[in-house]
Order: sequence, then C-alpha cells, then structure tokens
Amino acid sequence: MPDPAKRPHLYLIDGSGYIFRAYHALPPISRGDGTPVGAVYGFSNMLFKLLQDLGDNDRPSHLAVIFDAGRTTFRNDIYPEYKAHRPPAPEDLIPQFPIIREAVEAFGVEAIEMQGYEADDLIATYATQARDKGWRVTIVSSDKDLMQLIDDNISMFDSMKSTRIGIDGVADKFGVGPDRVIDVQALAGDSADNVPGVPGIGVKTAAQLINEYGNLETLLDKAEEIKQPKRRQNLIDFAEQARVSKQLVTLAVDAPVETGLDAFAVRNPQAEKLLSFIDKQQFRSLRAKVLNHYGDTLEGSDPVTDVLVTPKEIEYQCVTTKDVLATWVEHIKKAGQVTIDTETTSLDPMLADLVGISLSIEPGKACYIPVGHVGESDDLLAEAPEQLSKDHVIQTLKPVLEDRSILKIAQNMKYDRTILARCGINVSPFDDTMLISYALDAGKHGHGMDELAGIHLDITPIPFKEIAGTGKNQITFDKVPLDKATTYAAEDADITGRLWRILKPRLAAEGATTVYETLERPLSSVLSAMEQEGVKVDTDTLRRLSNEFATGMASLETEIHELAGREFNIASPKQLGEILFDEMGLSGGKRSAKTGAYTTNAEVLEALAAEGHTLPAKVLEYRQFAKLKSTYTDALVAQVNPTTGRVHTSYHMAATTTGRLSSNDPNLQNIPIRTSAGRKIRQAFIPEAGNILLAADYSQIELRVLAHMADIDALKTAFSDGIDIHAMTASEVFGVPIDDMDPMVRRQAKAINFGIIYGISAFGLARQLGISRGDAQTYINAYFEKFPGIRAYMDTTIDFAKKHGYVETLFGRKCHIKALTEKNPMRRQFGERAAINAPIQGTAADILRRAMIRMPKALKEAGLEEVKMLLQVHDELVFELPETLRDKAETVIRETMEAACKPVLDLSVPLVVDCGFGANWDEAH
DNA sequence: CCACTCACG
DNA sequence: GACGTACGTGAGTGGC
Repeated sequence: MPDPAKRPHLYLIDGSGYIFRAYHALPPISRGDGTPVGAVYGFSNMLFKLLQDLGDNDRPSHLAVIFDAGRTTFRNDIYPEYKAHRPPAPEDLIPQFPIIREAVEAFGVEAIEMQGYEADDLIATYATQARDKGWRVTIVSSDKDLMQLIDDNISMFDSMKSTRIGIDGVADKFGVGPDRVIDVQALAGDSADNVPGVPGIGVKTAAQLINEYGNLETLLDKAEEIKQPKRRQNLIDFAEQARVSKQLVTLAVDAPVETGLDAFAVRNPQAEKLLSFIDKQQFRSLRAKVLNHYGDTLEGSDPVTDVLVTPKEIEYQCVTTKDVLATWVEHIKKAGQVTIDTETTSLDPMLADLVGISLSIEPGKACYIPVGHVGESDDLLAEAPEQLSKDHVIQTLKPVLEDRSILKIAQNMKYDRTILARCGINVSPFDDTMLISYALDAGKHGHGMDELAGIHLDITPIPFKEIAGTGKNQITFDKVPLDKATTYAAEDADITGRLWRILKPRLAAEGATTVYETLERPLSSVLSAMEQEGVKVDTDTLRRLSNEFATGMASLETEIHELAGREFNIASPKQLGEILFDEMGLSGGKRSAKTGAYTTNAEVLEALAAEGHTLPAKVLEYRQFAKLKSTYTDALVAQVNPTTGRVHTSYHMAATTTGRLSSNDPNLQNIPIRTSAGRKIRQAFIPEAGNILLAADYSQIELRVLAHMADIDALKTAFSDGIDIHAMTASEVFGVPIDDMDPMVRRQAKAINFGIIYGISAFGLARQLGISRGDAQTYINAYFEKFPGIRAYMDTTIDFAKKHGYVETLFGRKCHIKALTEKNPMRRQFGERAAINAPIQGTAADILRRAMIRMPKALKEAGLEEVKMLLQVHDELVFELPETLRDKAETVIRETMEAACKPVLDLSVPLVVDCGFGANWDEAH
C-alpha cells in the first residue's frame, strides 16, 4: 500500500450528469453563429470549477470524464423496457454533446465512453480497478445509482453542493450500507430508469426488509414468512422481477475498457487548444478565469522563462488620441487581462490627483495615458501638453476596469483602487503582485515593485528621483514632461505584468493560493474602503493639548537645565548621556554597542529616578510631553484631510513577517492608551454628531491561539470556563490560590505568559520584571514543569522552522524566518524566538483578517450599512455608527468576530470579544 | 541615512 | 563558553 498521503487519487466525473445539470441550470445561450452553447458553457465552468476548487488534500492526481455512448446497452438485452420512458434529449442540447467532448479535450482531460455500456458501468469499472491498486477514488456525481460503489476508499462528491458522500451518506439515503444498495433498489425499483422492482415496496420498506433478512435472496426465499398479506404475495409473485431489477441496477465492474488508468494523470491544459476552444465559443469570462487560474503554467504557452518575461524589444507608447485609446481597449478585451498603474500627485491616495494611467497587456509593450499633466513652468495653462481629457479616459476605461471578465493586475492595487474609486470606478476583478509576493515570500524580502523587479527580473526600474528630482526641488508627477513620464509609467505597468507572469503560477505550485485568495486579495478592497472612510479627530482638543504639552515642556526644560548646571538639548540622547554620566557622575552608565554612546532610555532613567535623582525623573516627564506633542497632537492635526475633514491612515498589507497589518501616515495603531496624558489624545478621536464609536477587541487572542496550537488542556479549560488566565498561570507556577490573588503575583504570571508568546528567555523576563536572571529562570522552569506541552510545542516549531526555513499559521500562511540560518548564535536564537512567536501572532492576524473580510457583508445582511468599520489595531476593530444601531451592531460585530475561524478551523478554545462604545475612542474601551 | 527612543498590540 | 536578547510595528529627533 502506498503512502496514504501520497497515493493516487482518481476523480471520475459523471459527464452525462454534468451535462444535464448544466443544461437545466442555465438559460439558453447561443454563440455568434447561432449554435446553442448554454450547456457547453455550464459544463466548461463546472469542469473548470472542479479543477480549481479542490483543496490541497483532495486534489486529483488522475481525472477522467465518463460519458454515455448511446441509448442501448446490455441492460436492454436483459429488459427491453429499461429506460424506455426517457424522453429524448432536448433539441437544443443535441448539437452541444460533441462540443462538450471538445471542451473536455481542451481542458486536457480524458473523455471515456463505450458502446453498450452506460457511463455508470465505466465509472464502476475504473473505480474498482483503481481501488484495487490502492488508490483513492472520488466519483463526481449526484446519481444515487453510483452509491453502491462507495467504500472506505471510494467516495462520491456532489460538485454543485460541494458535499462528499461516504458510507454514512449511503445509509442516510438508502437505510442500508453500500453493499446492500442494489438489493434495496431491486425491491424498490426506479421509475425514472423504468426499473420495475416489486409493487408496493419503496425504499423505506425495502431497507427494512433487507435489514431484517440480510439480503435479497434470503428475503425472496423466506417471503412466506412476511406477515402483511399483500406484501407477502407481491414478493412471491414478483420475485423474478426483483431479480431482473437487481441485474439492471448492478453496475458492471468488468467493462472491457481500453484506456488504462495511467492515461488519466492530471496535466495542465495546452494553452493554444484551451484558449482557442474558449474563444470559438466566445466565453469571455471563462477565458479570464482560466488565465487567472493557470497563469503561464498552461502547457504550450511560453514557459516561465526569460523568453516569456524578457521581451525582445521594448515598446512604450504615449496615448493622446481617442483612436489609439480605443485600440488599447479592444486589445484588452481580447486578451481578457491588463496590467494597470496610476500616476498621481501624491503617495497619499486620499490627497492624490490622477495624472495618468499606464497599461500593459504583454511583456515589453505598455502605454501611458496622460490626463492631468500641466506645464513644466509655473505658467500652467500655456504649457500643458496635449492630452486626452481625464473625463474621456475615465469613461472609456471604466467599462473595462469594471468588466468581470477582464482581470486587472496591479502592484498594490489598494492604492490604485482608492484613486480610481475617487474617479467613480470600482475595479474588479483584480490580482495584486505585491500581495502574491507576500503570500509566497513573507519574511524573505520586501514586496515593493523595485525590490521585486531586482529579485525576479534582474531589472532596476527607473528611480522616481531620476524623473522628479529629490528634496525640496522634487516636482510632482503632473509636471514631469510626457516623454519621461511615459518611459517611467509604462515601465511600471510592464514590470508589474512581467512579475505577475512569474509570481502567479507559484501560488498554486507552492500551496499559497488559499492564503492569497482568502486572506490577502479580499482584504485589499475592505481596507481601501476603511481608508477612504477615515476617522474624525477633534482638532480643537488636539491644539489645546499641544499647547498644554508645550507649556509643560518649557517649564521642565528650565528645571532640567538648572539641575544640570547648563543648557543642553534634552532631546539629544548623546548630550543627555554626557550630562548624566560624565558631568553629574551618576553611576550605571551603559554604552550602546554600536555607537558607544550612553544609553538613556526610559529603563535607565527610571532606575536613576528610583535612586532619588531628580533630573532623570524630569527628563522622563519631558520626554513624555515631547513624544505626545510631536508624534501625536501636532502630527494628527496636520494629517486632517482638508476635503473630508477626517484622518485617513494607510494600511500596509505586506509589511510584516507574520501577516499583521501596519498603519502609516499617520500610524493609528500606536495611539497612546497606557498613561492618562496619552489617553487624552485618544479622547480626540470622535464620531460625527449623532454617532458613537464602538471598539471591539479580542480578549487574549494570542494566548488562546497558543492554547489551541500547543494543545494545553489546562489553558483550554481555563479559557472555556472563563477563568482569569494570568491568575490561573500564577496559581500553577507559584502554587497560590486563584481567589484573592496578590496583584503583584498575577503581574508576574502575566509577564510569563507574554514571555511565552515571545519565545521566552530568562534575561528578557528578568528585565521585564526587574528580578534576577536566576529567579526568572526558576519561574520559567516551574512554568514548563506545569505545562510541558508548551516546551514540546516550542521544540517542534523550531525543528520545523529550521528544516523548512519558515513556519506556518493555522490558516497556512508561511512566515519565512531568515535569522535561523545565522552562524552567530545570538542572531540565530533571535530567529528561534521569532519562529515561536510568528505562528501565534500570525494566526491571530489571520483571524482578524478573516473577521474584517466578512464584516461588510455581515453588516449589510443585517441592514447595518450605516455602520462603518474605521480602524484595525491588531486585536481590535473600531466602528462608527448611529447611536440608534448600537445594540444590533454590537451583536453582529461580536458574532462575526467570534466566528471568524469558521468553518475551516474549529478552534478548541472559544474566542471572546469585548465591545465598548462611547463619544470618543477612549470611552469606547 | 542610521541610531536612538518610544508609542501601540 | 560566549555571544547580549524578550515578538511585531512606525515616527520623530539628533547627528554624522
């Protein structure tokens, strides 16, 4: 028996069943020449969907579609009336049969049929052959006649319902196991197939009788014993008819098939064949889907080599006439895909004005369509170059960019989507090379276009600086001359298209499709909407705070200078260090390894303050004010968008190793909360009048994920029972009762719990708690003694990481850890800790992503369109909503977040979401 | 442009 | 036995 994980898996598709389903599911469609192709279309889509949808575990290694060859089979020799009542195939279906066989061939799949045998017999024959060789078999059909074949290795799959039927499913349907299905059918008959059976007996009664007597022959032999007179008589009178019926329903497992199983090995379709078939039928959306799925892995298309992505010549065109633009649109429609890039006046998509759009369909060919260029001098109107109007270009491209059958490809589509959304275009569908790269290579390198171009294409794109200058002399893109702008912009679209051709096929090949399709791509538009929504800040409050902080800083500055005996720049760690440790002669001055400067961070200053020194304490105060003022109050006021009056952050989807988002310009994921002065800044985040803010955060999500991943019963039970997890840890590690726990002991346990998530070290824990390294080590030892499963989890994770170079989240996201291969033991241990942390932090991040992706639909379905998701802060989502919707919104939000793992992951601990609401973000906590 | 510091989870 | 450390971010400032 081959390795069960790797043994072949044969899929046998009931082609006739597929055809009839396709025919009835779709309205009549004809192609240009009048030939009806509705069923062909439905069939092709179903076949493609099956090839595309199956998860990694269920992927076929072998595949064939089985058809009926004609109306008469060996069963008509046994019973001429078999299937005699079947109406002929509908008139408009008949010409589609041969086209459907072409479709199967075009997809590179074997089509099997044989005169004298039904498709079911061929399926039975192949299924049995494969099973006997130790293969797994899936029969794709909903025909109950095939259920007799089901066993431990053969199952059925209903592709419309996406449900798999095994032995249990048969029992549900027939009331007996698969081995007695034919006995039941022999008794019950089948009016659709004109199988007579025994009168007065249906499936229910048949199952009851077979279960009682064991099988058909025994039942017929003992028919005299049946109590019910009518049933007894029928069983006696129609015994022979039952036997004939059994023959009719019994599938032949010995059909003399000629094609061997090996011929069914799955292979990628040949591009030319498949695309020409699709084009002949005029299936535009299918064309796009097929290209999207196979990328350039299609056999016979240029392989992914230099030939494909390195064009022989470069042809970049500046489009300034309607005719040329129309030609591009035609080419895009024909190709079914286009790479797009927008050029604007700002990196902030909420401030940026559209300047031009570049497009590319194939490597080496791209165009730039200027729409917002102005003159190079200040005399704007006089020197603006000739270009198409923005309005005309938008109206011309809108149908293409919104066409569901045309795939739009971009590098960081979220940016372009926001820009285009502001022009009234809703881009769909799309692929994003930045996100594909992230799904594949998170942690290996960055995912910006220039970096990817260097790595995958060995190209250094024209630096933006080269065309726009640097520093205060830098000009915006609308002032770049058209020739330079065209070279730069068209190159971006060209490179993005070439990157897509390299990266897209890797998704399927490296098992990253699910991460990309379920955690990356759908989030892009959700974030775009959140960014466009923005959040309101109370600028008056921020300005007032800024003044308060400035006043505080000024008086502290005087005091500090007096204490130091001279003036110096308090904000300079270098100068401060010299004052403290050289001039004032305080002890404990540690120099940093890199520059040799004294360390003056909060930890050091706090220690000095604790010794009774005033100056360090004042500096700490000063630093807090300085930080809050420069990073928050002043910066936030400056970030308010003049048009919307709100602050629009930008979420970076591909920044972290672990799958977390990051927020920038401004960063709204590090708004103060830990100190009262800091919380005043949070109070400046407010809703519009009549609205409230609602903050929903996952309670202890990372510890819950850890409890599940490491499978720690004590932790899981504590979470299920709603026990304070830090108190529980304290009770286990320090042997104290949970009730009336000393807050200091709980604090220590909390630090241990966080330490575990970070890949604990005695040094780190000691520093966090201000205890000796020896004591910290004692705590850690005690912890691992109580929770040995954690140690095991950590060891397993590090082993996996070292073997593969990456770790995985519960949702399959790969996080590559570079430092694991370091020779320097310190850096390598750093990698080991990162490897322990990444699956935990990453799984939590995946859960947040799932919740966010589902949130808009969940709100909409509850009639809560007015509830707007504004912010994400790693374990928290912030919403703005009319106060009247508070309770209903809270329910939907909580349910969506708590169920975010489902249905693909059944977490063994509950997820708990705490919701708060209020007139500002601080109150909402 | 890097180092340092510090805000958040 | 010596490395010199908690995990993941972004932003402001000083200083070379």
